[in-house]
Amino acid sequence: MYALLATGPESSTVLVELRNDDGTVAAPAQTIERSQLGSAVQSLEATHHPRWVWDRAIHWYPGLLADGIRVEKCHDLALCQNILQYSEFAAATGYQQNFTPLPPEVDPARGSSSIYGAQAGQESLFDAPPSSSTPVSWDLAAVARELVAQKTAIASSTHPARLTLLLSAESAGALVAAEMHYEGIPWREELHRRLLNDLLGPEPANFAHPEKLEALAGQLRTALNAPSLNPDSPQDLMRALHRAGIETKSTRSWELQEFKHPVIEPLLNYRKLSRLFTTNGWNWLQQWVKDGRFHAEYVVGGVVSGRWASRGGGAMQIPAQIRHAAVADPGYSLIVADAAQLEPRVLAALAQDTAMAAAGGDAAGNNKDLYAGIAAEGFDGDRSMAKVALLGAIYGATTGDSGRLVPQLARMYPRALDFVEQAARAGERGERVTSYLGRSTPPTSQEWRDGQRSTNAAEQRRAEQAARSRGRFTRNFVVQGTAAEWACCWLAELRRRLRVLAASAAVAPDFSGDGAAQPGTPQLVAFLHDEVMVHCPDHLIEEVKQIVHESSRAATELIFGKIPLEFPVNVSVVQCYADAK
DNA sequence: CACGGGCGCGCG
DNA sequence: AAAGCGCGCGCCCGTG
Repeated sequence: MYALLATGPESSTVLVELRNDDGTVAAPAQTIERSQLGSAVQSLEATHHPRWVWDRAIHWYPGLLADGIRVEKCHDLALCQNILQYSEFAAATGYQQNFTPLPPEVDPARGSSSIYGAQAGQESLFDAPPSSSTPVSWDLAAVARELVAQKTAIASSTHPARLTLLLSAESAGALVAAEMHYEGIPWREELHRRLLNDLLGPEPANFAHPEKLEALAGQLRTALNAPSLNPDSPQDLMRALHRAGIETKSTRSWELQEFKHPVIEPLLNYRKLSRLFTTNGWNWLQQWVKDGRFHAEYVVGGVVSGRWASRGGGAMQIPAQIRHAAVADPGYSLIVADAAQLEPRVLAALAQDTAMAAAGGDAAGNNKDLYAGIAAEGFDGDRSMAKVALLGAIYGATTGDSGRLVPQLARMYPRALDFVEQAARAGERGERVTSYLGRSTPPTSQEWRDGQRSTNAAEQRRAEQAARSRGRFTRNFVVQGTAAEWACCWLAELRRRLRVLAASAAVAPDFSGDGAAQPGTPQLVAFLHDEVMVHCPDHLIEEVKQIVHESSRAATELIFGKIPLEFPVNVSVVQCYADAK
């Protein structure tokens, strides 16, 4: 059963239409006042548990979540269109020549684009629910048309089952992302403030710099004999360093570390603290943490490879330094799980390299550290060497330690290395490459293709460089993209099982001090490429750990079927995110 | 003064 | 150990 949701003829109304799985109308479109949308969705969810079909989950779901309503499944037309419009699997279906592009997203949290432009998103996160500023959505006819077009494209594609799985996982991702944003990562503001105070000094007034940062800047000016030095200016800094006899080519930390000079230590210290202050300091706290939660904002499919991106708070780049402030509520724990060596394992599966798969565990399901397994086979047991070599192969390293180790790996695992090599060659020729479930690279730009046809020597050199660069991109794309698919399926399976657990009686016996029943359900609160975090009531820890492992096995089988390779996950149960792993 | 590229560095 | 993939963010600085 599908439930199509679209803006009505008047923007204060919404149309809902029920359709059977074969596309026939089950119940004619019903007009609903926006204010009544929540209860209408809830009752349909209870009676029909339909798959909600909407232009974008991000336009509808945050408002429903704010009303306390969650749905089981959806079809996000925009995310699916984004995949189908490039997928090589659907190249011969006619969809890519004929689809109607959806209007661009308007971020509901930020409201209209004019507000976004005018005040740089300040307090944007906590503005009124999106229903008040919902942008132009497709009308019901357009939603119905696009759904049919997409289903037709999938059915007539070269791999209908894979595309179906990919699009359903992507749509589930849209629900998870909205729910994670709604829930937020538990964040102890007072711990964060204490940390800032210890490292930077008291919170500065207005736009001043913290005193410890100013003190370090003073030390730098003295040590370099440069009274007007602005340490934030790379040019300024470079000149001062050269005057002091430090002949560095850049001002990157790892390069500066090589020099012996009294200015280096305070400079690196300044760098570290300056970054903390500007990126994750008091301003960040004020803007992103509310009522003990960091409301991370995720962009599903925001990366070409299908990985998620994040927006605003740097949700996917939380530095280790401030993870001390992410602490579970009393009576709860953080369950932090990450897939072990996800990309190398994905490569072994893609290339069907049984030798590499065997290095990651045996047929009996005894999983090994894949890097250690490879190291034992050919790198004298040196795990870090094996890791550098394998990542180098996936990234296309040609020089340095990594590049030197790749040939050894190629002798050991010719199938795996050949697989990424083929992807690289295809990319260099300007061809598209595709992940296992069917996400393809966008086509090359006109500019790129023109460059490849150039005749003069200097331009040809540039073109070859551009070709090699695209080769590294496509080489990595097939692995990173398939890894993102695995992670998305894992997440979708995890969500489904957590919903079942939450609905079961197991969660009932949890009462707060005042006697009111607290649902106390485990919540997915963060996702970082190959890692998830669940904020979990203590009495459900064992069940959730089990679910995390089951979901990993389910994801692997959904994508690859039965293969002699597992995707083990490491699970830590901690109070504080900084203690994970 | 707004914008965008470059840089440096955080994450995977 | 330090060059090879994908990102976001904040700052500097040149351009229009």
